Amino acid sequence: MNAASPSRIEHLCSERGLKLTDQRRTIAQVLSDADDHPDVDQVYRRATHLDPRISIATVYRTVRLFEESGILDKHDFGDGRARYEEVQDDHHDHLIDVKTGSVIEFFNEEIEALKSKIARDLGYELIDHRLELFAVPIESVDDDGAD
Amino acid sequence: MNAASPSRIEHLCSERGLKLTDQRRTIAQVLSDADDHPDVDQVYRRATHLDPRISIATVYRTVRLFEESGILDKHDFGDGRARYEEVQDDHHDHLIDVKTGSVIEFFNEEIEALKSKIARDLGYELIDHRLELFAVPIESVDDDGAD
DNA sequence: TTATGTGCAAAGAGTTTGCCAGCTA
DNA sequence: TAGCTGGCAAACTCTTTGCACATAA
Repeated sequence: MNAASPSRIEHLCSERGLKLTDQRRTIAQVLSDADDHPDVDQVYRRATHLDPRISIATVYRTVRLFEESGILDKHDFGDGRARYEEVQDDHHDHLIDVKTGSVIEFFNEEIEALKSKIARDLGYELIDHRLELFAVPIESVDDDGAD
Repeated sequence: MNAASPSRIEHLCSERGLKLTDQRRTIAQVLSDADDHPDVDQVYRRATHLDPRISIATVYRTVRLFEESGILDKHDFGDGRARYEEVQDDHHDHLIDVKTGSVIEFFNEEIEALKSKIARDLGYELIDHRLELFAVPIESVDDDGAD
């Protein structure tokens, strides 16, 4: 996990010559601290909690900027809004717990290899991919669905 | 009434007791004829081409109805709008040609098995999943990008 | 006939943007 | 200081919905 202090994202910003405003610093902090995949509204709420001087428009502009700068990854888990997470060294896919909405990251070498192979077999060079598993905890399968 | 070519979808509608209006018949026709994954606007344009008496609202309502009736599958290929295709017997995933936007369907048994296994290993029961490969034709990789 | 479907336009959700003041480098 | 940045609200895209009228069964 990240220690406090100048967030890793904040560091990347200056490296890339991005002007570091208070708003960006705060948003960077929020995203560095997040260990989930917050959507814009969640980022906005966490950020304004730290500093009310931030508008939703700035959050949109900033996450887009960060994404274009290769600082953030943007995900679409099918709920109609974008989710963000810090770019990580290791690639991983996502399993979405449809009961709770929580997201579990996983990595599977076999499946990674298969993705490339499938694309190649079809005459394509893989550029990007997306694998999402929607699932429920095994215990709750027997559950009577008293949800 | 175009009893000439009663589309498979049209047949499913009556089976399920859905009222068969001209609009629904036309939309069913469009979707049965489609061998791609049209979005709502494409369905709308193809449908109005056959019968101008159709509004976009009806297309939205109808594809939703069809989807809820298990007649259509709804996809999200990451471009911010829903795409539809007739439900098929065989499950398949999608490879999206990012150069042309065309979509290729494929099936890979190994990857299907792995999906379930991964979920199970994480303590989950797989309900649904989504695998999309974004790729470019191999020839165009060497291409100097004279696009 | 009667429940249901449709068109139209307005409403919604998520996201982007024009404009001008404010702040960073 | 010069130019990028942020706030606000309007605009945009995709989708849904309220209402009055039309229609399938």
